[in-house]
Amino acid sequence: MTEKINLKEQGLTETTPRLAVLKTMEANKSQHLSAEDIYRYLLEHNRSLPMSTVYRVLSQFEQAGIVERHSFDAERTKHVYELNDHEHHDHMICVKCRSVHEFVDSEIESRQMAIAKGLGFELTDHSLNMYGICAKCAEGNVKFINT
Amino acid sequence: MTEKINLKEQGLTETTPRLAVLKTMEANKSQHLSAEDIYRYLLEHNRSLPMSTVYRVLSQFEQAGIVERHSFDAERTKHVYELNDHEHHDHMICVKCRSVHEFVDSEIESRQMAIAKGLGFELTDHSLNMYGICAKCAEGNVKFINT
DNA sequence: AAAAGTATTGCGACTCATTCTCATTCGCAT
DNA sequence: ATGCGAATGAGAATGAGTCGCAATACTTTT
Repeated sequence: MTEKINLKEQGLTETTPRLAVLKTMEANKSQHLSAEDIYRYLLEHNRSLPMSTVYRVLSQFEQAGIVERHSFDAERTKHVYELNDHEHHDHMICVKCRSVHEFVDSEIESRQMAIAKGLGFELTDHSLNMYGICAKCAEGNVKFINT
Repeated sequence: MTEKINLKEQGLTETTPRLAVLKTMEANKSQHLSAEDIYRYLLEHNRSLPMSTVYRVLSQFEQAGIVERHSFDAERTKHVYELNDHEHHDHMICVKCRSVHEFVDSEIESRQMAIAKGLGFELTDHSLNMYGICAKCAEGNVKFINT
């Protein structure tokens, strides 16, 4: 479904670092990668890039609309990136295994519009992150843990 | 409505720094303050505390459930704190003037539950931040601006 | 295909919010 | 008052992310 991304079409010349990052993201399409994840992946695949270049490429990609940046982890201050499929979605994050599930709900979307209008806002964007424990983690663990 | 907060009841001894931070938050109840806001407020009110203490007290307060920490600013990595009123609410943030409006919507809340259940998650928490342009900012400015 | 001009990279230095360390000080029970 | 664990102040340390700039790599011109 998702078409191959062509850097040139996005106004970016095809350079080695950019292709390397793009390939990394495509090879891990289902995941949300941090700059460091990408850095390490490239290191392990003999395409090592300096962190600064990883960051630079990622922000170029973000501006070009190739990737989206999120910040799920409430505690930490780390960003993760995913290929932009141009279909808005929200995220449900497992607080144990950090896995991320995406979803869309038109009812929530439309309530948001209504609420924004009611507050006199012109809605430009939103982020809805839900945190919880996924089925897999729930079953594999003790029922009650006091944090 | 909101009862006076008593540090002792929260298991915290009443020390000068803790009282200073608490008073600052109470004096700015309607706002979401960053550690620096608090630091500066105290400086201006002759109750100056080192930043490290401000941070320390804030995280003690957070653990004790006295304040809640949020991170609205998608770009930056700055946290803001508000007194915890123990009533969950979401936030609508003006991307121009950074003002924050709070709201609750039971319909959204219940959809969230349903979605989490559908994904096999046990929902523990969520954050919904909507971004937009508030009425005040919209009228005071040129209609179209290309970012 | 060499020159000239422009875009991109690598690398280290830097920023900035936040956390940590640890010697000193405080608050409270004896 | 005394003792002792808890809390603080001051500054160093951390860690994600950004910046500056000289060295490279592309492009385009000729």
